[in-house]
Amino acid sequence: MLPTQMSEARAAAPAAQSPALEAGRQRQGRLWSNLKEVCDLLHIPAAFSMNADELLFQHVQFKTGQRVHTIGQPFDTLYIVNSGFLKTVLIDEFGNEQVLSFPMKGDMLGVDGIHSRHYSSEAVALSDCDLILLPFKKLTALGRVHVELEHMMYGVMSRELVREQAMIGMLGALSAEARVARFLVSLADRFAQMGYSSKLFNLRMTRHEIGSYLGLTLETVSRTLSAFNEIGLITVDQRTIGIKDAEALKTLRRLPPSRSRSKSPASRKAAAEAPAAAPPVQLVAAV
Amino acid sequence: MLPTQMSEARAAAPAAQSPALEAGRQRQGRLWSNLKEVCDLLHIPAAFSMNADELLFQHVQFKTGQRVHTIGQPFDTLYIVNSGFLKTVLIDEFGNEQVLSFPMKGDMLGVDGIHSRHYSSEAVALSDCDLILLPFKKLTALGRVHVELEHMMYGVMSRELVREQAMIGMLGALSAEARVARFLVSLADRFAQMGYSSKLFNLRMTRHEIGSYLGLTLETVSRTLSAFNEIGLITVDQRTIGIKDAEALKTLRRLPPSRSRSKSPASRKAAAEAPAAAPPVQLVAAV
DNA sequence: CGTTAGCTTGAGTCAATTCAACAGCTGTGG
DNA sequence: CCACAGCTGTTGAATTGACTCAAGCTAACG
Repeated sequence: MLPTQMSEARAAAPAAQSPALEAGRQRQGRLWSNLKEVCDLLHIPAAFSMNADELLFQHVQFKTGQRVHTIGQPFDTLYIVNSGFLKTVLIDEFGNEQVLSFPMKGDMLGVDGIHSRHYSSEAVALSDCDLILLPFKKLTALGRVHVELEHMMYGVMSRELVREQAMIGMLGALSAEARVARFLVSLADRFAQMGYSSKLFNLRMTRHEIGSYLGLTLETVSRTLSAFNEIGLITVDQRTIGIKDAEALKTLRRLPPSRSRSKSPASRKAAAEAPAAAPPVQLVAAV
Repeated sequence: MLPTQMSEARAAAPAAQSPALEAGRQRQGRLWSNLKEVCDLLHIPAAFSMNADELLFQHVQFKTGQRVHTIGQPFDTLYIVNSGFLKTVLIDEFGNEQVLSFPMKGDMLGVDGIHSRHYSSEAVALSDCDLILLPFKKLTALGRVHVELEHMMYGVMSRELVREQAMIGMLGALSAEARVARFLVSLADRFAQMGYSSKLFNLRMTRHEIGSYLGLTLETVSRTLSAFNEIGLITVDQRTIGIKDAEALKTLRRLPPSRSRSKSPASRKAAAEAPAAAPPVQLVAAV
């Protein structure tokens, strides 16, 4: 169904490639993480005055294509991605998937299930994954004892909300090119954050999934990537993307969206193109 | 700047019309609500074993056009809408507004500020409003004592997240007509939930704001409403909307989105139109 | 009573989609 | 081992939904 993990072995393919997980230890033949490791993963500054290894959280592994949770399934646990790549999707009345996010290391899954006590989305592994289980009841109970944990929860949920707001803003206001450009930039940022190269990486998802995520068709995504390639903003070879001009990608926009304050009609065409002030094709030592 | 409150006096105009607030009492010349009332507003079943009036939350009033909070402003309090209508917006680098939501009675504001400790959106009153202040620190402290309160917080944040996910799905997958149709239906539902007529109501926002919210131009919104009016799905008179065929609005969709599983190419055109199985214009006793 | 903001409607345009053909790669099975 | 089936990705051509531009109308306000 999904591509094999062959691509994992390719150059510059980050994550999920090594069975040596950064966080986690063996116990009873399984991997467990303590609170400190969980907080580190979430980028939450945790000033813990507690015995770290007192409470441990279990890991679970999922293979490519496996579902972590499905829509309507009773909610009882949150997940944190320790390694690997996933997608979360909504499924409409015709069975069409709408991709909501591409969770990776440090992201939390399952928050949408808290309210109705049932997951409202589906999470699918795009590569082999290692997730940390956070039983929700246990978590809230702990939150009452460890204030930092509670703050972590609020912080993560709020962060997720802000992320989705930005997504709504993007879908509502940006052109196809701008969406694809920002998608690439945000992916690059994520990779950088995880310690991988932000200049050369492999996409974990199909054009179809990217299109669904960005509210575009796969053809438009493909064409846009090709166009960026021709302009020299990126290099494309199947799922291997090289970022050549991150600045241009970041600032790429729609032609001034309608009733903008800019009175000059002449500035339009100019603003539509990438502000390639510097020579377009500037090779960057990748990997 | 914004329309006057004249429209409030019109027929079937809900909320903000009466100074008699359902929740709240006078104390020191101001309105306050207890925890029970707050929970009721949020539709959170609160089985409280506590002295209700022990902890009170202060109300604040905002006039039409006033800002509740602005982008970048330090975060310290959440708000619950007790009455009135608002919009929350993102503002891009050119000053263009992107509407994110239209909060009304029972909705919570400010959650996006928790993560970065600064509000990431701006909330503007579209009518005179009465909001309940929830100082965040106080709230989390209380949450540790009253478990229900903590659950309320998680529940509300999760609910908000699910709502935004649905929004993303809508923006990513639906046609202009379908978006407008669902917008009307969701408004009607909200009004019904608040005890107002779901068959006849006044929009609180301009076409421009609706367009921004739905990722469309104001012209498209206007045209679509006119079209629905002609088909007999609704009646339109400026901001007064009458819902005539809620079912048709609910099921109105885009022509099967591309690679859908449906093999039959013949079914396309049919599905594009509203499934008006029943005679199209079916008058409903309104108000 | 003129001004302004909001709404409607028309005409033309264009960005993104739909439809279609083809190429590359993988896994399968004869 | 090679042919074949399926998925993925690319590219072209034609179509169209939504946008832009523009004009005019209404209601509210100073």
